[in-house]
Formats: sequence, structure tokens, C-alpha cells
Amino acid sequence: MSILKYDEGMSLRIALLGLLTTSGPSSGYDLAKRFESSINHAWQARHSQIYPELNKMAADGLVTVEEEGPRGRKTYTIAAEGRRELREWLLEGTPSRSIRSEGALRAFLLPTLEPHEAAARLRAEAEVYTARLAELEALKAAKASWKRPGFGEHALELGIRQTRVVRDWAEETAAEIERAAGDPPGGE
Amino acid sequence: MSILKYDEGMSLRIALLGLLTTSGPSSGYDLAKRFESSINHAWQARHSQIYPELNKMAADGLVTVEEEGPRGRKTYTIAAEGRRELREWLLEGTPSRSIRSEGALRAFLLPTLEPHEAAARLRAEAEVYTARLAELEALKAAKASWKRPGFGEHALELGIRQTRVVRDWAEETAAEIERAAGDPPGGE
DNA sequence: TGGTGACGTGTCAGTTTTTACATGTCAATT
DNA sequence: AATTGACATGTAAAAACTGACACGTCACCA
Repeated sequence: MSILKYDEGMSLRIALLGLLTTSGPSSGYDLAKRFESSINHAWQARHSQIYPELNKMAADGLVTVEEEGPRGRKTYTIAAEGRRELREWLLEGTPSRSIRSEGALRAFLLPTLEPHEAAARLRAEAEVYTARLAELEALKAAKASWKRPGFGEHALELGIRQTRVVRDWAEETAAEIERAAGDPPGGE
Repeated sequence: MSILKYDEGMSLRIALLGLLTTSGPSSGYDLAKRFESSINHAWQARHSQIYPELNKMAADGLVTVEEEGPRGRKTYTIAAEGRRELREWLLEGTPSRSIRSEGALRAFLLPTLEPHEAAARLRAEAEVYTARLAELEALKAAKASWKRPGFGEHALELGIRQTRVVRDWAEETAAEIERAAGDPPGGE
């Protein structure tokens, strides 16, 4: 009751509480969409995970629900207890270094291929990241829909920088592999 | 049998095959340790997940096992079929953008705190990342134990850059929040 | 009127991952 | 001789997560 375990596995709850804070009262549907856009580079969840969790959170008093409209929409609002829990997680929680990124895994293993294959694949990856970067930059330019003015920009900026770092690494590593293999690229 | 689904959930297998490629024949115990060190910023797995998976992989012919020593140690070696599978995943697999990072989630949500709390917390995070950076740099300097000479450096370099980018972002964001709040830090 | 697509919530089976339990060897120290 | 800590492997229950199924509304267009 008093000893709280913010060990692991709170992440979905926390993410939901965070989105409810930054975007104001939302439906599960809204939150699911937001997982696909704003918070996508940090955490993900499908609606099949979100809906049950929201119900549990309501039962635990972290959020309040309001049934609304003819489509059965439910609007969730963060409650005082939810705010407290989010705050406590941010202040007391031990920063876990847990990361799972299939992209990083791929990058990690690409150099196990033959040099020219590896380089080609790395360049392809770099292109993907360049495209993603463009998306994020566009989002930054649009920077709409943040309840607290100026809030989401910091997060977006981190996403941009992280994407750029992988892109640049992929390009440079491709070049280095080609150089080491004495197998320079065609045109340049 | 012939139609392979490299959709999702192959990651553990792939990571294991990758480690077996870069580090040579290893025991489950070795691989578990390697998950904690080299590949940690891309994927993680506990021994309780690794041991059963290795057994399945052996049953599927991706690796060969050799019982060894009095402590019941089993040494796994990647087989031709395993090499093929890893290669195919790297060449054909669709790059998924799925990322789960509790650290990124925290960074994302920190600005929901009061400005001075957020800034303080961001600076604390930055310190953690600085320490982690030092670890990685030390590892880079030591750069031992890579079977294929020069292999792991690329991956390590990516880890270093990613860590640095978060560290710098945290520091800059802290400064910006303080500035915006008209609440400059003590000394400077 | 019928179709499509966004809105909106939910469940369930199966897979992946964590936490805890369980067992035993070997080398070095006390 | 006993303890400690690294070595070494496993299992089982529970939690987290995915993918598919399922149902129903509303607005717009043909």
C-alpha cells in the first residue's frame, strides 16, 4: 500500500498518463492515434492494449471517465491521483536503460554481411532515416495540437536528433566499409 | 516450410545468431552476458529466455551444440542454416521502426513537471548519460574480444553517438527550460 | 440506396518477456 | 571446513504485447 514498486512494467500506464497530461482529455481512440504519431519513437501500444489499461486505470482512480456521444466514445481525464503517480514516476523512478529497437539491432548486425552488401544495405537504411527525418521536420514545422504551448517541441527535437544520428552513422559506416574493402562506390 | 515470415518476433533469434557470428561459439551464459554489454543498447534478453530459445534453435538446425566440461556447459556454434537465416533477415527483412525505450519515454514526459523540477531532473539524466558515455568510451579504448577484427567498433560507435545525443539534448533542454522560466541556474 | 472509410470500443488466442524459483559445480578466501 | 561469488542451466507463472476477430455509428459520395 505504501511501498510503491515503480520497478518495471509501468510504462504503458505512464505513457497514457503523460499523453492525457500533454493533450488533455482524450478517448482511447485518440490516444492510440497519438501513440502512432507523437510518442512513437519512445513507446508504442495498440488499441487492444490501451482500452483494457484505461479501464484498469479508471478502476484504480487514476483517471475519470465520461461516456459521451452516440458512438460510445469515452473521454478519459487524468485525475489527481494519476497526476501524482506520473509525477512520482518521473521524480523517483530509477532511470532504466532498457531499450528495444529492431532498427538498432539491424544496424548492429549489418556489418556481419559481406562488405559490399553491408555498405549497400547501410545506405538503404540511411535513406529510410532521411525520409523519416523529413517527416519529423515537417511535424516540427507544423507543431500543432499541443495543449501546453511549447511542450512537445523538446520531445520532437530529441526524436529528430536521434534519427539524424543513426542516419549519419549509417552513411559514414557504409563509406568506411567500402574504403576498407577497397571497393569505392561508383560515381563519387 | 518455404514461406518465411520475418514479420516480428524473430528478434531474439536474430540477436542470438548475430552474437554467435560476431563472438564465435558461445554458451548460453556467455550470450546472456553479452546481452548485458555489447548489444545492450539494441536488444535485451535474460537467461530464462535465452536457454529455451537456444534449444529451439538447435532443434531447428540453426546452431549445433557441444556438451562440454564438468559444469554442464553447452557450447553453441552457428550452423550454415543459421547463417542463411541471419543473412536473409538482414537482406530481406523490412525495417520496422518499432522502438521501446523507457529512457526516451522519461525524456518525453519530463517537461510535464514544473520548470525547475524538470530542469533539475534533466540535468540528473544528463549526468547518468555522461557516466554511461564514459563506460562506452572505455570499452572502445579496450576494444577487445571481437572475433572478426574491427567488427564491433561500428556498433559501439553508434551506441556512443546515441548516448551523446541524449546527454546533450538533456543539458540543452534543461538550460532552455530554465531560461524560459526566468529561473537561471545558481553559479553561472 | 449502397458503399466506403474514419470513428469508436471491445475480446481472445497466442507469442514474447519478466520474475521468481530451483539446482548444481568450481575456485578462492576465511 | 564453510562461505562466497562466478559459472552454468533450467522451469513455471505471470505480465506485456500482437494480430485477428467482432460489433456498431456516422458522414460522405455515387
